Amino acid sequence: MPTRRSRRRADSTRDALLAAATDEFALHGFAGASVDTIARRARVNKAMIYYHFKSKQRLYLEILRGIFSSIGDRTAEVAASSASAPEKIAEFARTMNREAEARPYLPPIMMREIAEGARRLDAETLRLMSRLFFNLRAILDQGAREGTLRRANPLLTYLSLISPVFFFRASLPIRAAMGRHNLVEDVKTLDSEVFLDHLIANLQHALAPEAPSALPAPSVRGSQASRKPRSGDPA
Amino acid sequence: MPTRRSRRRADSTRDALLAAATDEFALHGFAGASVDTIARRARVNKAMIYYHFKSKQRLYLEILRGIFSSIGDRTAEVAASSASAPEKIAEFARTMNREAEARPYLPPIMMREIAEGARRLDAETLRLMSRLFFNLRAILDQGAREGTLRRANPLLTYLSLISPVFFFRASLPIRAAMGRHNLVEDVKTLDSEVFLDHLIANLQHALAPEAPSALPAPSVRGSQASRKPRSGDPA
DNA sequence: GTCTATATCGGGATAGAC
DNA sequence: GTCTATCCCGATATAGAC
Repeated sequence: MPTRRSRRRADSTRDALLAAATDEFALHGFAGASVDTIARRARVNKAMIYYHFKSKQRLYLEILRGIFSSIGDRTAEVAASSASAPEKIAEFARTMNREAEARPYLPPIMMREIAEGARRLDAETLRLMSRLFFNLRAILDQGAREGTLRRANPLLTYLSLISPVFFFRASLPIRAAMGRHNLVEDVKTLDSEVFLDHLIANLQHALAPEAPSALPAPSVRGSQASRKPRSGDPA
Repeated sequence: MPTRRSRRRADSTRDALLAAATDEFALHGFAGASVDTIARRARVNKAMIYYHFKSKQRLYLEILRGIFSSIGDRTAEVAASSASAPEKIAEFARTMNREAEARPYLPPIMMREIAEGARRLDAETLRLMSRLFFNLRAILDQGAREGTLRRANPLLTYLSLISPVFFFRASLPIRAAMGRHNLVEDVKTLDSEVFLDHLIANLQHALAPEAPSALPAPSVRGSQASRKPRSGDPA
């Protein structure tokens, strides 16, 4: 058992390593990040990485667990609140957006991890990630019970919610680069709030209960006859 | 100038390298892919990579250019067709989905490149990528002129369209992994067609002109099977 | 817990024969 | 155009003194 003083020292270098590693992994991905650079950024000796985390891989997993554990908690709070289901949907989206905004490293890490196809995730980390989905599904279930939300495929809804949020944020640098090359002139015209508002509006509409009369019944048409319900229905 | 025979040989190894490299880059990312492995997969000597492409980096850019040049062309065809703007929106989404489906390497590469923030893209590649956006914007402009689409932020619309498509496909492996761990039981319940139909419906609704009454009703042209009308549609 | 020094390996890349 | 052999560096990781 470490002494109080040494434990504190350890914690601080450990934390410094975690912070530096998070940034490096977000910047270059797991393979692209180097432990030398991480140690240098943390102003800590490289050997400390192996003392505290055993390997680059475990360091990475530790970071992922921390991230998704935290986001899982916040979205669980949203799901457990006393709000109505539609309001929770909006709050879920706002929470994701807030997390992504407060943690610039999150969107790129998320994008890369999805691209990686979970190849280096362990069961525990996967479980933590899946909590996000379950929290949203709980909201959808509540909405179905209350009659405040139409029954929709949870996975479809989940993807419709989180993909724009992460994509919007993660693509900021590439859009900025296009701006610098005079390709996309209006990079700045879209701010986070506008984006989020539209996203929420779209979601809430898509999930609005099938009001028999009220809706102006948007656009798309075709022969209703051939329509058979499918697993993914509405969304 | 190479002889006919040698040129053919060269092309075939060149193509083999491109194909192998594409898969490797999609699988492991730029940093994670190894030129040794690429050469082995292509059943070609490693030195050929440097003979044909000068460097790993240039090989990668060559691949990206090919991909986005092609997709840029296809979306340009959509934009230039004689259809109505709302139809073109749907066709744009279907085209993206089709490309992503026909090229499994595309979604992960796209995800990673966005995460990378364009740090290793050159101007030409960025230009090719930006064509996608311009093609969609042209459709929105047409819709505004025709009065068939509400004026919407082009970037917002673009992100709302492509992010779910790429996210949906790229996340297939990670969702499958969650399924294997008994975390998400209904991974298979959401198929590509359902997803795409809902996405299109949501887009068209979000872009429907504010005029409450008589719209030309963006009937989505049906290559019969493709269009499945849905209940309330919106979103 | 922290440091220095080092082992060990694989990476991208090149020279030069054919 | 293709192959062999090799350079050289940076990577992760460890041993062992303090």
